[in-house]
Amino acid sequence: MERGALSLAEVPGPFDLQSTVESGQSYLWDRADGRMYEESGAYGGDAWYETVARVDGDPAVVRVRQVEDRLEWESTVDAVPVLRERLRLGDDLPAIRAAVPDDEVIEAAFDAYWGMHLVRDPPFPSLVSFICSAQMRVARIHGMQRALERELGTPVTVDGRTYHAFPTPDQLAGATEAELRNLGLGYRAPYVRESARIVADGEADPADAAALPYEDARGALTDFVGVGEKVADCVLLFSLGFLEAVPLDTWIRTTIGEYYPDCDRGNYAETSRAIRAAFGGEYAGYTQTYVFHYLR
DNA sequence: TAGATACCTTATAG
DNA sequence: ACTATAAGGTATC
Repeated sequence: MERGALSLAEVPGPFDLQSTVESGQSYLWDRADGRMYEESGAYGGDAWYETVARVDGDPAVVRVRQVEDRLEWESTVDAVPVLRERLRLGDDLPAIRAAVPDDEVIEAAFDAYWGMHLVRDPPFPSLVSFICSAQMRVARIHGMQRALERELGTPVTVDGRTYHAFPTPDQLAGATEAELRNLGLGYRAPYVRESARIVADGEADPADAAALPYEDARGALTDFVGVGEKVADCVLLFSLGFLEAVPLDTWIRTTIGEYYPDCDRGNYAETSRAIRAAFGGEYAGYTQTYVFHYLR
């Protein structure tokens, strides 16, 4: 594999790989030491994280770890553009923080994980990941994606080790509901299969939502099966670059009830608008992600 | 349109 | 050991 190092001096603000990759935004990275999401003694300061990205349609192994002020990488391709995109290395955290409100909860959340970036996952894997996220814990969502890759994804062998790309829409649509249930997806199995079929047959593509205004984009994504407003917001925020999207999950709803009761408007669309305003408008999704990770 | 209920599976609490 | 509960919700009625 090629090797290289990317200096974090080129990033406008701080960057922390572990909180970026282990904060429940992306389920496409794996930790080489097997200690993903561990509570104690799991400091990932120099742990390797791995994924199989698609570069021009071809699977490419990418490994990365943070050592002091640089990202060391090993890859079958030049990993720099992949890392820049997927880890949103161009985001200016100090500027974003300066642009959002600074109440007590938000301040504490930013302080706790300062350096965490939003991610930009590829749309289809992001869609599948968050369909799987319904009524699931973070570690199990991650495990489901690893199982999907292992059983259905294209294998890539490098240096005697075999990695697996995330399954394509065709590969997922080709699996039976029973197979997907056997991978632990439960009632999400037919949702994943049918949404994959819609993409495989060219009826719709989650990437196309990126061209729409925010609320229209959210509505478009809910046309996929197993995708309601919350899952749609996750894909918009963690894949399609809508930084204003605030997924209203159980944690954020609890936070709203406790700290922002005025924002509870009884329905998703209106509560979403209110909390988006309270969390900083165009960067509200950044605030949400810090608060989610802080309170989780 | 708003509200109630079923839904897979598993880790964790009691 | 064994049961109850809840987990980044959605579809359906």
